[in-house]
Amino acid sequence: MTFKRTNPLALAVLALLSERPMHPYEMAQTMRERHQEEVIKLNYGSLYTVVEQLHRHELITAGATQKAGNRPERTVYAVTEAGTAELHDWLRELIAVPAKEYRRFEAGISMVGLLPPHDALAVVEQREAAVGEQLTALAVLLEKLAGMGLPQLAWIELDYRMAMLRAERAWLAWFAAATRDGTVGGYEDWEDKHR
Amino acid sequence: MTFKRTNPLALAVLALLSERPMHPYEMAQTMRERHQEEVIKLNYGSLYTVVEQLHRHELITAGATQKAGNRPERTVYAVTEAGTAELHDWLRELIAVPAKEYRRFEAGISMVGLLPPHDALAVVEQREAAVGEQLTALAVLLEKLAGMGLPQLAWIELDYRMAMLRAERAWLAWFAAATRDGTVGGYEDWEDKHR
DNA sequence: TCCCGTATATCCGGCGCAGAATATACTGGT
DNA sequence: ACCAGTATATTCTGCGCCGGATATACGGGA
Repeated sequence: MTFKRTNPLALAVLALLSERPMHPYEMAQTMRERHQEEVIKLNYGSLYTVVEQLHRHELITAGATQKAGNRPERTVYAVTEAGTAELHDWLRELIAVPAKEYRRFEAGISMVGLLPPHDALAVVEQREAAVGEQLTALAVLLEKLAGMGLPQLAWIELDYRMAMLRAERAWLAWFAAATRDGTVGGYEDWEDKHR
Repeated sequence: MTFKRTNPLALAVLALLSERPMHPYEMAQTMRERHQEEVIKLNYGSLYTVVEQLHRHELITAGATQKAGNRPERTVYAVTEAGTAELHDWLRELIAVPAKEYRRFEAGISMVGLLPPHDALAVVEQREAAVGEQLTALAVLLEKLAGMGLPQLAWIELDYRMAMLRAERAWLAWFAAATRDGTVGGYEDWEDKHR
């Protein structure tokens, strides 16, 4: 069986190991330091499973377990050639091919007609505010990173996220306005149904 | 234990049953007809598990199993009052609170520096094209739905998705341009590393 | 020196989900 | 009348993931 590209955590592992050999716990530390867990869900349980998977498929090799100091034993892994190839190919796929992702907000908004217009407006406005806060937080972070002399390429995903959040906020603002003054298509029926 | 709002399929079930009682297979049919599976992942295995869960939590009740014609037995479910309350509350939460979602593209683009600039540009352009196609497909669909006399509120989630796709395309175009003429911050190091 | 909280490092049990397989009944063509 | 293919309905089983449990070492205060 060929390796299944399900958990992106495996991608992170390959990327980290292509810098230098590490043991799982160290990977987790490094991911935390670099704020990678912003983008890829980190979870110790999953980490060890994923490492084992990669090992089974010989995308990484396990070095001897060492005991440094007197801490628990730890296994140091290194990436293989096949592993690097997998990393690059997976990356290309992730970027080139838009994957179908089921976003929770889409599910919610698709049923917004089930809520009375007044309630709907309230929750949409709440989200608008929340998204606004995320945007200012992101702006602060970007400021800081740029100030530290990090190149744009190092935080390009935040740039992307910022663009998406801006678009979402704009859409929410439009929808809120259209709900407030009843110009959203189908408003009459909506009002009538909830009376 | 209180009901866990994990699988959005449960949301769809509650919404469908708040129209009229149904058996699981019928729910699936209806979801298909209404193109709800565009927004909420439908899968027979999950459907039956989710229905059972809702039943355990008494958010829906099971009617007697009937045999229509001579087809397999089927159990018809109906929503309870607690179920309707759950539906509305869940909906409000989904809309009001932006959930942390780990998008695959963000994971990919965050590591784009691992690919040589030339490859990176190629895959970004591929995605740009793909997103463009999704946009035209969506535009056609919206045209059709509006032509059928359906109110905007009935396909509001597509409107949202369209806005997001436009923003993504714009960002991709920017990034592709910045990569082509080397104006993305950190381009020199990027070039140097891959030689 | 004793104790407690935190850091290091891994393992494990349970559960939800997905992709089947299963079983029967219609429908249309020859 | 027969067969293949599709529609109707549900069940089953494995596997990945997650949260919490486990075990040990280190550091600092009283």
